[in-house]
Amino acid sequence: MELTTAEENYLKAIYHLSEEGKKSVSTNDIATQIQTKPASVSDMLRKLGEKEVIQYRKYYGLQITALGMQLALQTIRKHRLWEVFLVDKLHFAWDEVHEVAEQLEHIQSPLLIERLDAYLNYPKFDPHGDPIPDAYGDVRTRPRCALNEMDIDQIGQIVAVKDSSAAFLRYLDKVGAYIGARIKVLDKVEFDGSIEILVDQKKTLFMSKDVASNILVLQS
Amino acid sequence: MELTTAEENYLKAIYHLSEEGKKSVSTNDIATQIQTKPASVSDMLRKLGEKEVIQYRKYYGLQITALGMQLALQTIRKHRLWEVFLVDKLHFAWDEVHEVAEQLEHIQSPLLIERLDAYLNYPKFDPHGDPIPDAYGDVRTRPRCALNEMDIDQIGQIVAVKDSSAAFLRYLDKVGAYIGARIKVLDKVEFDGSIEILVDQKKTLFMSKDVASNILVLQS
DNA sequence: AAATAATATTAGATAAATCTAAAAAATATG
DNA sequence: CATATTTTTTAGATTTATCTAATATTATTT
Repeated sequence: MELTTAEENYLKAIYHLSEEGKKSVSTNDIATQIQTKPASVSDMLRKLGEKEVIQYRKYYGLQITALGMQLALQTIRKHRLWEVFLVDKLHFAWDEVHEVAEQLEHIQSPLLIERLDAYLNYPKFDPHGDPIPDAYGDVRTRPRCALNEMDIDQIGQIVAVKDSSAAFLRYLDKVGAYIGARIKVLDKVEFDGSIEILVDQKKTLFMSKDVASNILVLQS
Repeated sequence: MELTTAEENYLKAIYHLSEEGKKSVSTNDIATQIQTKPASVSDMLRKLGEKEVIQYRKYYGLQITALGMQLALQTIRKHRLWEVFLVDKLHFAWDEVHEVAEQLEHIQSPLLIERLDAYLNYPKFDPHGDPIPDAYGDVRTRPRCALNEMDIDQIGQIVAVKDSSAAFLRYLDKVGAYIGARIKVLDKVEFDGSIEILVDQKKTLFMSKDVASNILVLQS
């Protein structure tokens, strides 16, 4: 089964929106995510339904199929492996990789991905801390919670970000937070939910609840 | 100026066919090279003419413009840099790289190519010995001649192949010829033009004129 | 040079992916 | 519950790249 680049992008968007725990994925949501019009989405949903990567009944809703899931995970795998390559080998900043990886993920060559995976030493997480599915689509997730949900004096390690917009990533870079940083909660302000943390046992950081809720931590 | 993937492929084909020293590039030649129909080529030539990357008068012929040349060289640069990456870093065999590089060359990101170039240590030649244009489109060629044109007892180094079909590259691999191999002409058979050479001062090789004419040598 | 062959172009169709505007269905509101 | 609003889909157009079949142009050959 072969998908076009556009189909792959739609399927990936559907997968991501499905994962967000929403009851069902709406045409409008997809349109927003992919930056297109609802009319185009309707059309594509019909096509994806025919290709049996989603189950689709018009006006009703959609559900991704096992086949669709597998294909989406392969695309995500490629995207994240390329992100690792760009950051680890070509020294891209983690907020510069998305657009390029968005293109690279559509390169068709199983051998290339196999070799790339080996070359990068079979990474399990991308630079944003998101898990990289293996060749069979299996994902190794880490149990994690939002930074603002941690208690005072708790210790952990930043493992991912929810919002990976360039602006947010640049902000994190600027204040010295990064994936892998060891942190400790020093104080929490009840009033506005803001938080004070210690990074790598040396740097103190204040952040709003808004920022903290977008940082995911592996507790220890 | 932005070119689509298809336009880039046509332009690259035109560039390559122009370089082959032919008086002019025919619609049929392009169709053969790109594996498409002459009707499609005519259509595309009109478009490329409008974009001023070629000068085109129908039924008459075409000529690549300075702008077209520059764009073609950038695509070739990307293609060859990716080939170096695939062979040097991902350990692809030199006959496995073409198809993948054909896809990778269309990734749009000047930063990516700049970084890739640095990562590969600014290579001047690709795995087939073809020169890699620099960021300005300048090409550093090596003076070279076909192996069958060398005289007995002459010494040199294999620097490129004319025919880079998978079949030919596999054959070369099999007999132990490779880009960079030092060779010496031991004997030439006048009757059929076949040739006997010494590879790396240890291995004797017989090859037909057909094969030898597809191997390019830097004389020394 | 006239007939034939080869080459190149146009005309008209098709497929993919998109759009706007209009219609249909589902949901929300008074 | 009837109406208004939102959401979704369809209809019809557009762009890109391709094809086949037909036509036009150029080249070759008696």
